[in-house]
This record gives sequence, structure tokens and C-alpha cells, in this order.
Amino acid sequence: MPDEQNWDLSPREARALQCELAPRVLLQPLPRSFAILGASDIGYARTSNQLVAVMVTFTWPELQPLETSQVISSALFPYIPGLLSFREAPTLVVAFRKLKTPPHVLLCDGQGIAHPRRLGLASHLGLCLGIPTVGCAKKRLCGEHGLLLSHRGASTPLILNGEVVGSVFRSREGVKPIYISPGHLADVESSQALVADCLGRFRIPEPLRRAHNLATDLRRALTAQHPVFQ
DNA sequence: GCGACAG
DNA sequence: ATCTTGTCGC
Repeated sequence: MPDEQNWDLSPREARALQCELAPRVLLQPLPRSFAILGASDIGYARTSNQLVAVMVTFTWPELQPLETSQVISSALFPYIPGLLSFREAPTLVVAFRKLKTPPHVLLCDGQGIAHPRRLGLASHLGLCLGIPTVGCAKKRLCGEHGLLLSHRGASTPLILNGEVVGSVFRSREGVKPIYISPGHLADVESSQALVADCLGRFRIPEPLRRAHNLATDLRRALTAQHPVFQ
């Protein structure tokens, strides 16, 4: 699989690469049983243009914390809708390799195949790492869906070009839904089931929430070193 | 040309 | 994502 690839691409080249890699994504049920779940997130320190990658692992299905890794890097690629992985994935891959015990499944903050070229961050990362990944985003990137009931656990298919690419999922009563889609070595049904089994008392599944909090803590520490003078 | 647009 | 104050509902 495409492991150490060249991340120094123009937006045009990045889109072309996505079209080449997307067919390599495998859609299949997640492992019926596995021991370690991972979750990842990125923080951004604007004043120093630095990315903070956080990777957290937990026992599965108990979700007891196991290990965390953090990596700081300079942001080399801008945020462009549809090209998020070219900004975040390089640093996340390094954070993954710093883990003593890699997870068997990884939850990612962003889309999987619910992407214009079917290669969102979770899918791209899954190919790079060679493990099952699931995308869990707070906003929709593309695709359409019908009415979503307001009770916790309600879901409706996310459809792109006539295909079901994910599910719009109500993780808490009366709050905005989250957008779940398979990354790599996963499918829509098992991806939603995994996220459903990670829910605590908040909208964001617990493992991702933990990764996000750690990333925010580290980002604030960096910002304190790079104050904005006026 | 106009609107949409993960983090 | 980050920045940023008060404010509104479960």
C-alpha cells in the first residue's frame, strides 16, 4: 500500500492522486472483534502556523485509556475543502508511528468516503496506515439525505451520486447530527455501529472527544509561546 | 456566474 | 480549525 508517499503536491496534483487512490479503498465490515481502538484529531496554532496531531488508544470494547501520542509540525498545505488529508494526514501518520501499540481500528475526525472523489481524510489515512478507519465529521461535506428523526440513535443514509456513502446520525436527542462514513476496510453499517458503541453523554463519541481535548490543550500551550503582539 | 464547502 | 461574550435551553 502507498506508505511513504510524496506529500508535496499542488492542489491539482492532490486531486489527481485522490482519483488514483480511491479505487484502492476496501469497503467491508469492520473486524467482528478486536482489542484496541484508536482516535485521532488535529489542533491548529494559528499564530505559529503549527499543527498538533493527537492519537489516543483504548481497550475495546471497554474503552479504557491505553496510550497517547502527540506530534507538532509546521502546516505546509492550506485548508482546502476536499483536500483536508493533504494538510493533516502527514502529521497524523507520524503520531500513529509513535504509538508503542498501534490500534486495530482508527476513528478519524472528518469524512471517509463521503467525499467528492471518495477519499476523505479517514479513507486516505486508512490506506496510508493499512488499518480499518472510520470517518466521523461534525459537518457535511457532500451528499444529500432525507428527514432525520430527533431521538438519540436515529439515522438516515447519506447519498452521493445515488450511492449510500455514509449515515447521518443523531448521537444525542435534539442536537445537530454527526456524519459517519467508512474510511478503509469498513462499511456504512459497521461504521455506524462502532460509533454508536462509543457514545458517552456528549454529541461527539468519547474517543474522539478525548483526542480533541488533548489537541486543544497542546494547541493552547503553543499559542502561549507565540503571543500576538499588536 | 452563484452557492457550497470536513478541519 | 481558531477567535470570542454573552446567552439560551435541556
